[in-house]
Amino acid sequence: MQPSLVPSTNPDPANINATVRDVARKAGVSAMTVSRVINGGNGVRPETRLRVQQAVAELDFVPNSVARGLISRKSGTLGLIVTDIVNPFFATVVRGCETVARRAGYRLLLCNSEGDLALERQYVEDMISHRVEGLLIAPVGDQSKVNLMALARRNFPFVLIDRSISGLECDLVQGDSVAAAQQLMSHLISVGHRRIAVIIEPDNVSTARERLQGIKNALRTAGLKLSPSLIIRTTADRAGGYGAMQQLLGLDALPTAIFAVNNMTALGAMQALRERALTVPNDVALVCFDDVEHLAVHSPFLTVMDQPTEMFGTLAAQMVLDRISGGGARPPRSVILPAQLLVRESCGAKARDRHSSTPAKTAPKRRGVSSP
Amino acid sequence: MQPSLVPSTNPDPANINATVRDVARKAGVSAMTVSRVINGGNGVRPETRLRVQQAVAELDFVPNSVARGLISRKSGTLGLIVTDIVNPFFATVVRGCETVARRAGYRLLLCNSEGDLALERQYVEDMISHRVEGLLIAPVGDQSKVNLMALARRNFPFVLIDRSISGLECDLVQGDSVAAAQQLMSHLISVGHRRIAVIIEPDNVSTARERLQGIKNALRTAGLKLSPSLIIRTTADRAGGYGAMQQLLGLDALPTAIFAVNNMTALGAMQALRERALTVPNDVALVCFDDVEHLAVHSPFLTVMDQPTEMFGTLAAQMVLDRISGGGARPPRSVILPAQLLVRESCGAKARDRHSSTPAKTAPKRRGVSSP
DNA sequence: GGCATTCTTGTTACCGGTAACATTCGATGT
DNA sequence: ACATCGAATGTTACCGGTAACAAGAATGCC
Repeated sequence: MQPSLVPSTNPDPANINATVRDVARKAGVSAMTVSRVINGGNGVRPETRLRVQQAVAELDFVPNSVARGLISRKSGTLGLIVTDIVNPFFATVVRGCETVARRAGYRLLLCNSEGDLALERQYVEDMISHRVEGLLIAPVGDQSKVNLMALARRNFPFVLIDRSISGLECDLVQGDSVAAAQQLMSHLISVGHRRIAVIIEPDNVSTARERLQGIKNALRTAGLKLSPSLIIRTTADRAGGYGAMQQLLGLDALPTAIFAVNNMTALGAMQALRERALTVPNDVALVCFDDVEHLAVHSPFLTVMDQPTEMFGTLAAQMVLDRISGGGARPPRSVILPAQLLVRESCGAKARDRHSSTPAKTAPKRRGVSSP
Repeated sequence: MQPSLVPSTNPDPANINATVRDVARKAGVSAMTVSRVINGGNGVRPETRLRVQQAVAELDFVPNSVARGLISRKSGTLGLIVTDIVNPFFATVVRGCETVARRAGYRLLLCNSEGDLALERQYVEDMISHRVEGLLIAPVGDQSKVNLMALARRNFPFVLIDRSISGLECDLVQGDSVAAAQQLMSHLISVGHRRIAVIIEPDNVSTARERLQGIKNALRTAGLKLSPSLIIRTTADRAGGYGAMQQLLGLDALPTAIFAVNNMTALGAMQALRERALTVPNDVALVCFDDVEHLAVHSPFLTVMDQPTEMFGTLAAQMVLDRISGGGARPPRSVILPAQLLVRESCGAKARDRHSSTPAKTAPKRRGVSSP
């Protein structure tokens, strides 16, 4: 590269971001006046303002919001940690958070913890270090408590999404897992199933605990009991569902129905069944939590408990914004969202599908919101 | 609240983040020494280091990386703008970006432009203002050019994902749309289709232009021509596919096959067909770009051109990191990724499904990478 | 005209780190 | 005994904005 003959502190002006002082020099005013202009220009003579604006335009000046944040002690950023962005459930939660955050003038820092505790911890620390103003977390499980204690200790605004954490009182948006699981299980029983297997996470995940509770409630009501050999503990992803189903296929007698803890485990289970050339619901019934919207369109097939997924995100974001502006002293709030039973074909009942016929992106489903 | 009797600058110590100076005071050293300790502690007497570390622990001190960034002029952040995070294609891209960014020590700022140009512009400006070090963008279309000129002008490191922009030379990761569309269309022709409709975006979207080119190539090779009435222009989402299909259903004669520009339009089209009680592929064949992984497990059904989605994200992130470290002077690079034809049932051909039978999350598919 | 008032603009200091340089102190060499 | 050196630590200034206050100019009022 040809070095320029005149000494210059700035060999490539377009590459370097101009500062208020650069603009000030060009406009022949002080940095403070520039600051005033870019913040509305109150108390600046119109003529001066014009000169500054011209300098801003010429230098392509964009104020550094990081520097602003240092003074105001506001980063204008929220952190969001999910366990799997590719899971449509979380992708939808993310969209909900993003929408609300943006509307409130906040950016969203996204982390994908992949269900890894160490990664989660690292992300939490990084978020603190980056001074996000609030944190939205779909935690890995009860073990996440140690990761979050740092937040609780410093009174840091954060909201849990989907899963609560045993022994940690904090803001929370979750589904009504007990009631929903009970309803879904009751449905299986009502269409005649008696030998029902459950694919579910270990008990250190709150949704697993609660759904299992709901399942047991339904069984007890029907005078049935859950055989321990029919509870398969696994991770709530496709591989987990696949492995669990293989385990079930090794049993002497196949259960007549499978209750999968979420959409991904159901897909994994289905995959295992397909490989054995078994079909749902002819050979075995299959139900789960969480609708996979795209899948439902393709072929309204899986009977599911559909949760108001996007609302998990929007409400959580609103709660954390509330907490940020309202000071951290108020008691924790938790929002419990109801789920909706969508009876389709996979349960072996006659399909009474009532899916909406409009393809609207955000087809509103009528639901209530309870806030105890 | 009870005001404390002793004057204090800090009524709730746990709530306020400690600074190096707070730590310094507590440890009886200077701020600089604290800085040295938290950066490895070279040149600090072990005894002093211990005192500082103790003060750090007692105050729960976490260094402010925003302040650090102000000095180093490095925010440690990449921006990512996608048009729809809920689309599994983009969700997967996001995961790819996130993984690479994190490994390189970068955070990811996520924006969901929803295909809205004005929103996109706002996001780009916000990213500049926030001083992200690089930007990854799946642009809305050619009209995004005005939004991105600000970046190009300042030599800002950015990479386009999936779509190029007419008249803008820059780093780019995209699929080989021409060849892929040609192959997919040829397949439809080879299984006997002659009257084939195309659901596609307007020509201001590069992938639409290129795929249409591929489609025409295939038709020309077969001695066929595309009737203008069979090209439906629409947005590349489910609503678009739904509307387009309804339009096609209004034609005197239904085409024998539909070529949908992506997974979401295909789903919308399928939905419209279902409502008329038409089935795929019996009444009409349907193929598209982009596999919906979850859907493929459920029922390997749609014949698709499967793109190496996650690689779009990982490569783009690597390119932007490269650009950041390598200085902005080098010429633009573009990476063109090949797609893979997955013949399943929706095209009306006999299914020769070769989908992997392992449920591994990241089942590696063998592919090549070309970089012209 | 003299002084209060308002309007416009500038100065200084600071947000929370850290680079660059300065200082202190003990050890070493001759 | 004194210069030299190195290790440990401190001081100052700065990153890019802006709050708080100061200062100068223009206007109003009696």
